[in-house]
Amino acid sequence: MPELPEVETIMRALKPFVEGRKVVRVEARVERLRRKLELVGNPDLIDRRIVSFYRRAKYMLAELSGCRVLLLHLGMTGSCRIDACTDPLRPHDRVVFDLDDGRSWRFHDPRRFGQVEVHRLPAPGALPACLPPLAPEPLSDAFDVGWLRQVCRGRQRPIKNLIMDNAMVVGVGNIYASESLFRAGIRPQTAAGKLRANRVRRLHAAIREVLTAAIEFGGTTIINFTGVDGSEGKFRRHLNVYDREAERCLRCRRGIIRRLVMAGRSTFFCPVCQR
DNA sequence: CTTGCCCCCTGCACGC
DNA sequence: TGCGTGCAGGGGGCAA
Repeated sequence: MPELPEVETIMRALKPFVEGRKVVRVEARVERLRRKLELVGNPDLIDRRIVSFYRRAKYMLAELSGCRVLLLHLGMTGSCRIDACTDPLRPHDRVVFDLDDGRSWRFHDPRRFGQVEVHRLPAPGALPACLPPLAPEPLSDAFDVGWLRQVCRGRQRPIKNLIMDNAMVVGVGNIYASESLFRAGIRPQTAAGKLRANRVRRLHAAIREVLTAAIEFGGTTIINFTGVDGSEGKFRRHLNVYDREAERCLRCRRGIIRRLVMAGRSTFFCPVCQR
């Protein structure tokens, strides 16, 4: 569900509501999401000021006073909403954070693949040590063509699987992987190490362009992604190949979009203009 | 080290 | 209407 643009959209919408606030009460409505929830009565969370709220890869991080951090991952079906503490909960609201201004931040996640955890930080402004190895942010200067060339070099795996690997490229999930490769004119099955420098350059540009455009439109709505106020992302109609199996290619007007399964995930491409 | 496979969980669309 | 099947935006653990 949420790839980088969706997480960025949700993070930006939440930020003004949570920065500077304290969580005065937390309620876990299920025992576990992807992992066991250890939030209720946790002194690392309650009554600490949220000093900053930001995104890293597909994680949202609320840094708390005293070198603590609240880490959230939306998994496949996670979303957040700001209500009043007195508003009724909805089905699948899994975690409730009541804030010190009477608002209530609710983590909603039907499939429970999400993550909500509190950790200590080695230093103010640092990232928690529990995060897996993560590539540079794809919209930062650190994610340059040289990085992408280096992670492709010598690797046999299909380029689509590689750009969905968070140690190689972060933020690109199943939708934007297909979209980026379409934009770059590259077949998803191509071995990463076989891409010539020029095609790596095109892919690098395509990833940034696709993610940037999707952020501008507030993310993609496929099934149940909604922003913090319940509105829907507007990027879906801008998708060129994802979920368009058997349709005519919008670019070349000759190919018929094909679907195949790679690493267990649906993959879409135009057999004419992706080589 | 690298890579693919399977699983975690719930809801929905589809075909019979 | 009711049921079975397959599929869904992520990622971690494990085995080859």
